[in-house]
Amino acid sequence: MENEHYIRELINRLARLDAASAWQGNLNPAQRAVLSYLARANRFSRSPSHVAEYLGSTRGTVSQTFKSLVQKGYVIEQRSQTDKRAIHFDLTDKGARATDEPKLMSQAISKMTKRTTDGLTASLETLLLSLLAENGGRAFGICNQCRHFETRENGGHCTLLSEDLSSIEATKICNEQEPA
Amino acid sequence: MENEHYIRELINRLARLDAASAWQGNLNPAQRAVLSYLARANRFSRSPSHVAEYLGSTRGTVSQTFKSLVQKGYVIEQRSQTDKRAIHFDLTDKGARATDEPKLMSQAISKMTKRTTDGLTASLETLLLSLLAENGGRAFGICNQCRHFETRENGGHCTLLSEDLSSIEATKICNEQEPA
DNA sequence: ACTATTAGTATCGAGTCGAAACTATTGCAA
DNA sequence: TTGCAATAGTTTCGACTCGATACTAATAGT
Repeated sequence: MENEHYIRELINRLARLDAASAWQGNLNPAQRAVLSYLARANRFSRSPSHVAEYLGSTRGTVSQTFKSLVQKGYVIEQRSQTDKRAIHFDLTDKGARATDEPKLMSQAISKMTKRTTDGLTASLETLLLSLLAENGGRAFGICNQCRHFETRENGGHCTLLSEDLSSIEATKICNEQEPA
Repeated sequence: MENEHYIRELINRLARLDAASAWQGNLNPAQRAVLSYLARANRFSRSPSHVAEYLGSTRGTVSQTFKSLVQKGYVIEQRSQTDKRAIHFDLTDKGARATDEPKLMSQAISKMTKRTTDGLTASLETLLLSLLAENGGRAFGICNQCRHFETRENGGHCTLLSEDLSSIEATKICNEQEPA
């Protein structure tokens, strides 16, 4: 069927038009994508490797991107005590502010009916999962929708990492997430 | 509503994962996007300007991309007789072959139900139109769905450009298209 | 105690990208 | 018809992406 290619074209064109409008200020689309991931990821998932896997990129490329984000003050390095190889990056205030800048596409989406956006969300999620299954990628889903998540009084607990989680943290992306 | 950002994220992530798998062979994602547009556009719409507008890019950038596509033999230059400024590019056989190379995302899409893909197509189209309206972009729709199109015996006719169209050509993208 | 694996970085070359300057046409108006 | 503005395309610049590859340092497994 010809339709597969058409959907693919639509997605790529939409992303391209969005990227064109994402050049504002000091940032390019790739840098913005990293910032936006960082804002949504929990503290176990903010390393170069995780970003690279999430974005379908490589550690080398992402390492470069972090270098310029650090230089420009959007992000700060955080070395791990336990594993001296590991690093993760946190958003600075400037970085956090940059993640909610004007987005033409978000406006366009908000003009659609709830019915349409709900359907769109569901079918895009289906597609994403199917694509990830195809190339062995991980879902990077939300922490509290994970099979290793247990609800606690004020937040939750991860049975995989044996770590307590604040209620905010439980709503973020985790690289270890496996759908419940 | 938070959902707008989520849909935007999904589209960008999907496009990013697709781009990562589009590096195969001699081509990068941007070059592939140009090739793929060329394959779907009619003879009035294959110039650097049109490609740039379609992809949300600039003439300068697209000009660079065409330079390397020509060098690598995917595309040939075609100067216009009537307007000596104008150029358009045609796919070579090699270029045409490159447009239907294995695409992970197309496979993933073909695994979805017809019901889902139909809904997805419709909502992505709605979104695209809404986005284009927002930033004054043109639709680049299909020739025979245009208000300037008239059906003829073997093909059609464009009342805007006063040009006859083969039936194949009438199914292609036109930069002048205005929905009927 | 080795050795394999893992995390991250540096470097290379091709190419993207917006911005801006530039060339060659064509269109329009006085 | 001349004279300038608009249009089509190219070139150059600098920052950066990107995959590939080679590298360093730390940790894990045997």
